[in-house]
Parts: sequence; structure tokens; C-alpha cells
Amino acid sequence: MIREKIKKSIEDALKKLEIEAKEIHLEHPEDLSHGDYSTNVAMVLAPKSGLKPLQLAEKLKSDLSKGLQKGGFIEKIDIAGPGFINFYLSPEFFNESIKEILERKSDFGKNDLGKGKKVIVEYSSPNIAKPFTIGHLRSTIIGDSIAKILEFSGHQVIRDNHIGDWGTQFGKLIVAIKKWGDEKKLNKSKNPVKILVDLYIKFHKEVEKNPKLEDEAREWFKKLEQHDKETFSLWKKIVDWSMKEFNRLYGRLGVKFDEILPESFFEEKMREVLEEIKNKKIGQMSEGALVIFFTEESHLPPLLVQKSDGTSLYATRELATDKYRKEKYGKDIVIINEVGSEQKEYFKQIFAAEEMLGWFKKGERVHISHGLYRLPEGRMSTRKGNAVWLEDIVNEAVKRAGEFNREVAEPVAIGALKFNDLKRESKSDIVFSWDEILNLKGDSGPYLQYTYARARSVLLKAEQEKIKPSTIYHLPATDPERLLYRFPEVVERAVREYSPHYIAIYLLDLASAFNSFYNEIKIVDKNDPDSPYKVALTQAVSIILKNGLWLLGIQTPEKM
RNA sequence: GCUCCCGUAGUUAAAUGGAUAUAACGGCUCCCUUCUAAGGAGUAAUUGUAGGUUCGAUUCCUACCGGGAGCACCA
Repeated sequence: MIREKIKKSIEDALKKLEIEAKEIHLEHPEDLSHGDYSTNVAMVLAPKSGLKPLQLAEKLKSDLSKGLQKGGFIEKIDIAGPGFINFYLSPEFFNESIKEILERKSDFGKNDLGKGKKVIVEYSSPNIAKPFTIGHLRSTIIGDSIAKILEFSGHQVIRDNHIGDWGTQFGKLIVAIKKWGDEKKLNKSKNPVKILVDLYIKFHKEVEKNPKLEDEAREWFKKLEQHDKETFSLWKKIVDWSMKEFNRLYGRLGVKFDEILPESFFEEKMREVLEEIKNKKIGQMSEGALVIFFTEESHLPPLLVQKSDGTSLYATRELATDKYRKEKYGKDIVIINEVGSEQKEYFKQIFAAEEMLGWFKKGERVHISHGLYRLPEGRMSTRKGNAVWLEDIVNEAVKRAGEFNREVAEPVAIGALKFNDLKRESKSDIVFSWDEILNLKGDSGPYLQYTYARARSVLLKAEQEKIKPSTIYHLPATDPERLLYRFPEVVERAVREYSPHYIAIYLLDLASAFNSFYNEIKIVDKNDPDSPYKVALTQAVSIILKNGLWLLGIQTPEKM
């Protein structure tokens, strides 16, 4: 890659001056008028060299310029500001890069950072009998994109959906069904999950008046863990009702999993884990429960792995899950959990426990966290009944997108929702707003889809006019060209930091550069000798947009 | 009380310690006889406060202020 070439030549130039450099910083200036690459070495190393930054920059420049040849990849080198050395790439370079994009097509941007690496990405993980809300959407969308980016970078990826189908909440739900519900009604209902959630909310209201209900719920969960026949079949029904709804949503979102191993799958495997914890003397009994304590420096609170009534907890299932995964996928497996940031401390506990057990080394367990969706008035909560259901949002989005174009309303609406989550760094909270989440203009998914459709339409016209794309002619470097070749770098950064938003922001820049280009000139023009080159450029833009949007899980309709 | 995260134009966000802090929405002005106006061009407006480190700080450190999250039998 060009980046490495420039770095190497800077290194050589420094060596000649006998200056040692730990790391050479090479970046893209924010402003395209400052060139394509820029380095600050002259400023960083000036004190060491005994020269002023500008003097050192001059010396380096004169040496670097010697290596420039006609027809090479670098057109000129400039010194600017307090001592930046700026590199301007040549038209020949841009020609080559477009050629490469047209040749590699959907493979362009791939890298081998993940060669030979196996990774499980766990995301979405909704809870049975709870609404699939806007909150789960974040994990689903970000996780799906991260899985795609990892795959694009050569990792072997296993997508896992760890459905929450076990735990005390089922005790609560069963109490509520028995007391206030009607199984026949539930069976017939089109929306059984809504009824279940209402029952769940009712339980939490009633429990304030009558705390004994909690004990009843715990009893029912215990019955469930003992596989009481009637209880078990009721539980099974509840799971089926919910899964039907989840699968309908996954279908619409275009999200797939390789493996769906719900918590209940690990039910039998928990005893083994508890024994291992006891045998390795990692846990101890405290107030009748089995608890893991951590070192004082870690500042971590103790982790409960078995309740005093002998039943399991979320953490128990988590540990059993990871043990199973390790056994199934081999010792070098990396496990990533895409889960909300409110579980940050909890995951630290889990990772610490798994290290103590000798299962995983540092870096083999990763928690990618995201902030939560909040309402202007506070937190969303199933119990309070103020959560926003995802299906309502998707339907509303499709309605709004349909006002522009009915045919592509669904992919455009989904694209808008996904992009809204992926365009930002995921750690901060989002205050829910219909206008923000359903934004179809400006910095949005539909903007990118629109730009793609526009590029495709240009290409169609070029075909009709029989203008074949060619990388032989060239213009002075245009803005879109100066962004196109960066795509692989952006992908690499997104993998390294598990951050799809770098791709999202990059695509916006590229699309905006292309749209300006499009507006200023005519691309398809028989009388223009540069037209074939402009067509090739357009084709390259369409390829990058398609690849980039694919990594974000966003569809690219040909027309809209 | 302890731990963690976040404070950037009116709003929502971006920015590997770099140059004049970048976009979008909203506001105001323009551009459809032209390959898609879900578009383009222009315009005004921003780093919570006080210190420190640095040639250079939105970014790193300290304190404070404001918002959010978590902290033993929920998931």
C-alpha cells in the first residue's frame, strides 16, 4: 500500500540524517487542500535533531523529493504550517487505484488481519417474553456490522444469539399467567408477546402491594429448574410465542445467526461449572450462596454464581456458555459480547472469573459496549411499560420512506434505522427521538443509498451511450478519487477498534464528494474525451458505496 | 458512599495529540430545458469551568460543575 511506501521513505530520510524515530505518524489531513498524506515528524523530532521544525522539514523534503520520479505515485511534497510535510498523490496513482477497485469489486477493501483467527460474536440476545425494543436494536445492528467487518478482514466468525430464555423472570411470568392471565387467549392471540409483557408489568405493580409474590415466583422458577412437566410445557409455549416474533423482526432487518444457543441450553452444564469453581477454590459459601470474591485492587464487587436456594443466575449461565464455547471451538477462540454499557462492571467480573479459572487469557474476552436509548423523561423500562417497540418503529419508518418511493420503502427505512445507530461512536447514550431515528435526509442511510442509485443510473446511461469505462485518460485529481483509495485503511481501523462508525462517516464523505462532482460536471458525454474516465470513477464510487454499506448491513437498491 | 461513561454551533453528531474544530438538521440566499432535487452551492453559529503537561490539547493529567449507568441472591 502507498501508506507503507511513504512511511518507508520517511524512515530512510531520517536514517540519513541519523535521527531515530520510534513511530512515524502519517495521517490524512482533514482538509483535502493540504494534500493526501501528512506527517508531523519534523515537529516531533526537531528537538532531537537540534534544528528548528521548519529547517528539519526542509532537509527531509529535499531528500524525499530526490526519490520522486516522473510517473511515480507522488506528485509533489510541500511544507506547510508549523512544519507539516504534505504529500500529494499523482494522477497515475489515482488511475491505478481506480483500476484496482474495478478489478477487485466486492473484494476491494478486504484484508487479512484476521487470518487464521476464530471469533464468536454474540449480539442481539433479546429476552423471551419481553418486548424487542429499540434498545435491542443497537446490539443487533452494531453486532451484525462488527461480525461482517471481522469476516471481511479474514476472521472465521460465528454469530451467536444468546437468547434470554431462563431465569427468575419466568417464575414471575408464570405467577402472572396463573393469577390474571388466560392461556387459551394467549394461544389464539396474534400478539401474545404484548399480552405477556402486560402481565409482567402487572406483576411488578402487584408485588409492591404484596411482596410475597416474589417468593411464589421463585418457587415456580425452582419448579422449572426441576423440570416439572406442566411448568416446563408452559415455559416452552412462552418461548415459542416470543421466538416467532423475534424471527419476524430478524427477517425484516436482514440479520442472521449461525448459532442460536439460548441460556436454557446451558442448564445442564451449570453444575459442572459450579463444581469447578468449588474444586479450584475460587468461590466460597457466603450467606448460603456461592460467591466469587476478587482482589481489592480490582475494585470489583463479589460475583454471585449460585443463589441460596440452589438455583442459578445469569452469571452461572454465562460461565457455562463460555466453557462450552471453548470446548467446542478450540483453545484460541476469542469471544466478543456486544452488550449495553450498563453491564460493563458485570463483564469485568466475568472476565476476571474466567481468568481465575484459567479458561481465557487477557484479550480473548471482549465486551463491546454501547450506550442505551433513553426517553427525554428518563430510562426506558419494560416494567414501567414505556419502552418503544421496535416493530412500531420499523412500521413508522416504512410509512415515512413510502412517501418518497413506495417500492423501496422497506430497505430505505431499515437503512435509515441502521445508519442512525452506526454513524456514531457507540458508547454514548441516545435520547430517543422519532425525527432523529427516522431521518431520511442529510447524514443518513437513505442519502448513501440515494447516491448509490444515482451512480448506478449514470452507469446505465453510459452503457446506453456506449461509453466504456476507462482508466487510461485522467483529469487533475478530483475529490472522490482522493477518498476512494482510503477505503481499505478505514476498514482496518474499524476492525482494530471494533467501530463500524468509521466506515459510516467515511461513506458520507465519499458520497458528498461524489455528489458535488456529479453536480458540477456532466459525466456521460460523447464529446468529452475524459468521459470514459469519469464513468470509471463513478463505477468505483458505486463499488465502494456498495461494499461499505454491505459492511453496515444496509441494502443498496439500484433505483430509488 | 465507591466505580465507570458522557459534556463540542439552537439540535444531533465527527475529529489517530496537529494546520482555519468537520458535517447534517433547523435558519437565511441561490441552483431542476442538464446522467435521480431523498441532491448541489453559499451564509451565520460550537469545544462545561479552573488549572497542569506539550512546540501544539476537543483529545492526556488534576480539581470542580452538570448528565447517565452500575454496585450480593434481576437479566
